[in-house]
Amino acid sequence: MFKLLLQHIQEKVTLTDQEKTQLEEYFIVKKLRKRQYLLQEGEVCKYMAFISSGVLKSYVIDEKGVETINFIGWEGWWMADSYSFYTGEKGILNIEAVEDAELLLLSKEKYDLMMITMPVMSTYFRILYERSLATKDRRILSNIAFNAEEKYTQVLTCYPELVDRIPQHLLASYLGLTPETVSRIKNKMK
Amino acid sequence: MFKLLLQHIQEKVTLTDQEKTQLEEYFIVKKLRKRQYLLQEGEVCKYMAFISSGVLKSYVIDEKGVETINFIGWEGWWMADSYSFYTGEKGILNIEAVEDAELLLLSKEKYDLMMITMPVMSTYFRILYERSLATKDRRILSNIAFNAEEKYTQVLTCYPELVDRIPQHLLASYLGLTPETVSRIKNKMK
DNA sequence: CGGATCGTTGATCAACTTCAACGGTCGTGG
DNA sequence: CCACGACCGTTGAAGTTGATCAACGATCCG
Repeated sequence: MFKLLLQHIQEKVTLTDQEKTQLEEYFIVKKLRKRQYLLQEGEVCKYMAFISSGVLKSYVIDEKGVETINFIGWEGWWMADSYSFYTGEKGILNIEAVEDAELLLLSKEKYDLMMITMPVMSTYFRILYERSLATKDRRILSNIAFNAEEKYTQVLTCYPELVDRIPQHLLASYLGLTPETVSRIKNKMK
Repeated sequence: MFKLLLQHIQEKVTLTDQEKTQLEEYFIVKKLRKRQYLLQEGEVCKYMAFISSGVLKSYVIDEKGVETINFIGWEGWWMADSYSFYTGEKGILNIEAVEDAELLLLSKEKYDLMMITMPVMSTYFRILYERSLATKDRRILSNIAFNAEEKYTQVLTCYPELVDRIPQHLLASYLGLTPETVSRIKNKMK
C-alpha cells in the first residue's frame, strides 16, 4: 500500500525507518471506483491524493457542459485542486476516477502538521513542487506557442504512456483540442 | 535593497533578526538595463532572480523568429528558467529586462546551500511554490478552455496592473494571441 | 529630423471547431 | 446469453475564430 509512496519519496529525500513508520499515520487509504468523484466543483479540496493505482482526471465543466481536462494522473502522481487545497477556498475542479483507483489521502490538517513535525517531508514537497513547476511551465508554453500537431507530438514524446492509459478524447481535451482534430492528426502522421 | 525581499518572505514565514542578516549573504545584487539579457536560450540557468524593481520577461523564440512570452514579472516576483535551474540542464528560455531593473540573484549553489542551512527558507520556497502551482494551473485552464476574449478578461481581473506595466503586444503574446487580436478585443469591449 | 517601436484597422486566409452520420466495442440488464 | 444502449473513434462538409499580411498614424528618442 505504502510501497510506491515510500519509493517515490526516497527518490527525492532520505527517510529513516522511524520516519517511514511515522509517515503512515498521516494517510487515509481510499478506494475509488471508475467514474466515482474524489472532489466536486464548489467543494473545498480537503485532501491531496497520492495515487497508488488507477487513473484520475481533474477537469472543469463550462456552461455548455463541455469538459476540459486540467490534469491526468496515475500510479505515482499526486492529485488535488491545488488552489483550493492551499488557500482553503472553494475550488473549481472536479476530480474523478477514470479507472478503479487506490489512493492515499493526506488531509490539509495532516499536511500542515506534517510540514511542522517532519521537516524532511517539507523538503520532499519543495522538491516535488520544483519539478512540477518546471513541467507546468513547459505545458503553458506548448499551449500558447504550438499548433495542434506540435502539441500532440510533444505530449507523445513527454508522456508516451499517456496514449495507452487514457481514452483519446481525454487526451484531446488535455491538449485543448477536439477529439476529431486528434483523430485527424493521428491519421496524418501515420 | 533587501527590504522588499524580506517583506515578501515574512508574508509567508517568520524570520529571526539573525536569519535576516544571514540571508543577505546569499544574494548578489545585479542591475539590468532595458533590453539587457539575464539569460539566453541554450544556457544553463544558474540563478533565481528576485526582482527588486523593474520588469522582466521570459520567452522563447521559434524558428520563424516569433517571440512567445512565458512569464512577465516585476517588483516582488521571482524569475528563472525553472526547468533549467532545478535540473542543471540547458534551458530554452530567454530572460530579458523590459525596463531597467534591479535584481537579487540567488545562485543554484547558494540555493542548495540555503535549503540545508536555513530550513525556514526551504519552508518559504515550499509555500511560494504552492501558490505558484495553483496560479499556473489556472493559467493552463484558461489557455485550453477559454477563447481570446475570455483570456483577455481573465487576465484583466487577475492582474489589472499588467495592462499598465507592459506594452500591449507583450500581453498579447503572454495570452497566446496576436497584437491585432488584443487590439480588436479591447475596442469591442469598450 | 529620421528611425524604431507600438497600436490600429481592413481584407484575406487557414486552422481548428462544429455538426452530423456511421461503425465498432463494451458492459449491463432483461 | 444475447440485445440494446452507451461510449468512443472516425470521416466528411460547413462554419468560425483568430492569424496573417499590409498599410498607416502616433509616439518616443537619439
